[in-house]
Amino acid sequence: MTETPAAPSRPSRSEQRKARTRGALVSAALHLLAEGRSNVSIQEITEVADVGFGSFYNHFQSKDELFAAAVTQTLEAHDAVLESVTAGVTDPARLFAIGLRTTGRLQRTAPEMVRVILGQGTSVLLHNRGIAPRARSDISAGIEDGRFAAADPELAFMTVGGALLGLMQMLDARPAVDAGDASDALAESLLRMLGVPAEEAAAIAREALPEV
Amino acid sequence: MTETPAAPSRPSRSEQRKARTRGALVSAALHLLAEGRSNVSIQEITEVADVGFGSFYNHFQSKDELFAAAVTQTLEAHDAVLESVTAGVTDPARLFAIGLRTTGRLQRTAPEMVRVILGQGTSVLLHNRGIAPRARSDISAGIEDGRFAAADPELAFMTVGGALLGLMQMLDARPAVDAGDASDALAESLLRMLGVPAEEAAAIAREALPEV
DNA sequence: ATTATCTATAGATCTATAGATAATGC
DNA sequence: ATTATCTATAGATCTATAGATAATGC
Repeated sequence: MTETPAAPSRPSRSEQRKARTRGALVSAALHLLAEGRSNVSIQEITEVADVGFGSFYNHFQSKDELFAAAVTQTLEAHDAVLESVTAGVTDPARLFAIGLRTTGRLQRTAPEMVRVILGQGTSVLLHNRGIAPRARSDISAGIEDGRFAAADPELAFMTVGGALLGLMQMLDARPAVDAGDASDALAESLLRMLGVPAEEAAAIAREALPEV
Repeated sequence: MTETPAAPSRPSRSEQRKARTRGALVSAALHLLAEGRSNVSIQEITEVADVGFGSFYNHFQSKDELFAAAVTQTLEAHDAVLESVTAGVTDPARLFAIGLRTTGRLQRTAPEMVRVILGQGTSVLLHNRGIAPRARSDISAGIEDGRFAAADPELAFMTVGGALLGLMQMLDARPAVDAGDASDALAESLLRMLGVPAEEAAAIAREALPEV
């Protein structure tokens, strides 16, 4: 058997250049999406990206394809944050609380990222990347082992996810609100709604959070 | 003082014709919005509306203006439904439960209307028409008179509103789910989250609903 | 020599308006 | 006579590509 050569340990200069151009396009798309400007021309995108117009077609076949890539990248970045911040945690209630409290705080530390998510509306809850699959499995696990009392895991997940989006929308609209306090308060309320005893919910929602 | 003539009891034929054309444009915009096709050309809109291209500019200056009118009309229609269905009710917990349970069921009776709302994402919660101001004032009133225990009315409203949007998104994605059961279950959960005693929440979430 | 980016442009599409046509008011 | 709609089109904008330029690989 002829082995295909192992992937080079370092990408070639050429590959780096290509990745840089692609990254500039995705980054421009993110800026524009965060401003709610999804009706923009390809020409404007390449101008914002500071990249030649024709380069667009080296990487994407259409605007929709670029925007979809930008959204997916955002959701994957969010997923990576949640993964790092819940590393080693096994209690479903804590997994849920940490994820929600961290995500709420993201509105202050990474507002552009949150605006991209908010721009997608509740349909992000159906996406197979980011917030959705993680929260869904945490809640399902909590129900299965009796930690949560909800009857329908999917209903619990979609409504709790919607509540989180509502929190982020509020924080985005109200810069003066303390994002930590609001996120912790919501975590406590939702834990109780999911059947965690009141005192325990209050305690879990105030535990120290890992750094992002 | 010269009185301006009273508004005619019946709109003239000419006014009716104008309203019909405008209505056809708004209706076309609603169909397209419900399909998520907001990037459509004015030409396609007038074709769907079955109206001459130039007529568009008799009523709207731009696509954005038409789409904004379509969204506002949808939110006002929703508001009218809620108003009729809560007529005579004064208890904030019941106002809230009836509004939420009716809105959830709307996904089955008026799916296009719900898709227009879902397409706006959580930003509908900031709109000054429809779902938002009514739910906000119901929740605030419930907190003020001690029926609800939430600390921050705005946080309670935005997260409960987000949960409702999550419910509608789930119902839209899952045609087999019983919309009544899911809506009632969510109403009960959220009433408990807002501080209504468990047994009372369960009872209120199962009371007979007025016809829409 | 190869690969990616950039510039320039043809052709398609879209917007906004002008002028013609049809309906309504009186 | 007035008002709204419809048709036709000029001009602007946008997309997709071809060919030139620049960077990288060997």
